[in-house]
Amino acid sequence: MIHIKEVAKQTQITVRTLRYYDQIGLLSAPSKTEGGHRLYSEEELKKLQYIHFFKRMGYKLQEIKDMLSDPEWDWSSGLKSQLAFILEEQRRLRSMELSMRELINGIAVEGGNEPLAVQKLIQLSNQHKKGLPDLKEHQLKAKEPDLWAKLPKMNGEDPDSLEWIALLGQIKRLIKGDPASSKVQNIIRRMAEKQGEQFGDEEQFVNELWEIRKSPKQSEQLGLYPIEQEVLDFMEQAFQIYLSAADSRISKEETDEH
Amino acid sequence: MIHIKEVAKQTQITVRTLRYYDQIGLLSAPSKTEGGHRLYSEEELKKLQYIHFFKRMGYKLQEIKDMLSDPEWDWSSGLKSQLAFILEEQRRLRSMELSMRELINGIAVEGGNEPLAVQKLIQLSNQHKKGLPDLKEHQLKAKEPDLWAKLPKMNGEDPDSLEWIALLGQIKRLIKGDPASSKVQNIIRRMAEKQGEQFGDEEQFVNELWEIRKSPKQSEQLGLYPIEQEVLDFMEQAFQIYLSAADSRISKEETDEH
DNA sequence: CCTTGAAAGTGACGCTGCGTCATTTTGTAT
DNA sequence: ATACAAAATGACGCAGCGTCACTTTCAAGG
Repeated sequence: MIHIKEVAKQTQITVRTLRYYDQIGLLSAPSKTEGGHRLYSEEELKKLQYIHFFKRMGYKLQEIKDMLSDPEWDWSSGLKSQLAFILEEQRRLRSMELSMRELINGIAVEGGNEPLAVQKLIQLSNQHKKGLPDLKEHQLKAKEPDLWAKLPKMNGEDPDSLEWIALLGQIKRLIKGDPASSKVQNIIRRMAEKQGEQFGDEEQFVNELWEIRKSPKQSEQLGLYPIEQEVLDFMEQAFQIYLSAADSRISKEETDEH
Repeated sequence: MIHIKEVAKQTQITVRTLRYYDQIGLLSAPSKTEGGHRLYSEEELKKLQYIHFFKRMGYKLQEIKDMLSDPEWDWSSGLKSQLAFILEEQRRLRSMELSMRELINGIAVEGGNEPLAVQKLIQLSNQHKKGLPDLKEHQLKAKEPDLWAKLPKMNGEDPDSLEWIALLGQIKRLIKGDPASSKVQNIIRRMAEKQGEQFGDEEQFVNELWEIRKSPKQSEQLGLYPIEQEVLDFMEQAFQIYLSAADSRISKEETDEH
């Protein structure tokens, strides 16, 4: 017969908890001293291990009490349903994680305008819930699923997505300035490089995507992170400048070669 | 100005919850009718979206209240620590999942003797916690880490592990019978086949593993699922019979060829 | 203007699993 | 016998509402 503090030491369960288990009839002390001090036996230690194990598995004390007292308890279905519950919780946490990453990246894009980032995210998730039945299977998504999957994701943690996010964030900071400035042009060049690396010769796809981008409604319905119209215009402007500059470099090189 | 029920409808948040948020000062109604009925504006709807979003992210109401009221709130570290918390929770659930699978498979092996399966699992996890510093890096584990990783796992869900578990469970049911019986021999043959498929010519490894298996202490220290001595003996016996039967088949075939 | 039924209000208890006082008894060593 | 550790009981607290129970207010119809 061991007293309560010994049990606590051996099982790492607090004295308070042991008394509570006694109180709710989950694990009662088999005997007491004349003065009323609880005395436990090895039997209780084992039972306590059981209880502790199932509690760590996420069972509620009442459930554990039921399964210990009921010799007809259906282990098979009980364990499986608990496993299903655990898997469901994992999915829930996974989606929480993705939303948090999306928010963190969104704040980076918005250059520290947190409320705006939160607002856009909420807007997106509302959109997502609505189901958008007509455009859900957009031709582009259906036609090129593999390319679509390669698009940078706001909830991603891969280096590619992160750089896109960083580039976009920088553009937004420079929007008041000159689209021909070297800072802007360097960013645009980097974007063009990445686009080339990731989508290569799929120009058709990239063009269509850009068209969608320029329509806020379509972008939203397809779950693309919302970008303000002026930012898009600025980027297009800068891109035109970039292209013509590249052209003139080429013709200059051609001239040089002569 | 909208009534509380309208807000509830639009946001999917119950009236009770809205009143509670008002009570704790998280979201108070900006005005009331003469009679004291709450009236909300669009402003509150937005704020409610915020609150709802962060609650889904696992924040406590008090934390949300703090971050909404404090304009100096540190978004960056706040979001990152919450993300870390979410990741930690995912790890916790993952280990819960593995333990549950281990238990479910253990029950299959023990042929429905649930308390025994639970007991063995608890024993294993206790062992695991102790750290077992001397044998933790057993030579076999260190020498052949890739082979070690291919061993069937009690917490696995792959078909190979499941078949090993099933075979072991059947052996345990037949332990009272004759090791030379066809039922037992068929199981042993299947085990030999699988061993051949999975470990091929690594006889050295398999032999060492079997030696460890025959020592309960070593098995336990290496985290192998405990198998009773008599089961091991029975299996060895049956295996010997299987081998000699195979030998005699071969010599018979040789004889036939002459 | 009055009635009526729906909707809104307040207040209080319940749930989970203990942590944390506060106060009283019991056990044990000197 | 005394003193001090350890045990016991009892009660409140927490988080986030759900769920009565009871009262008051709102808006529409007669």
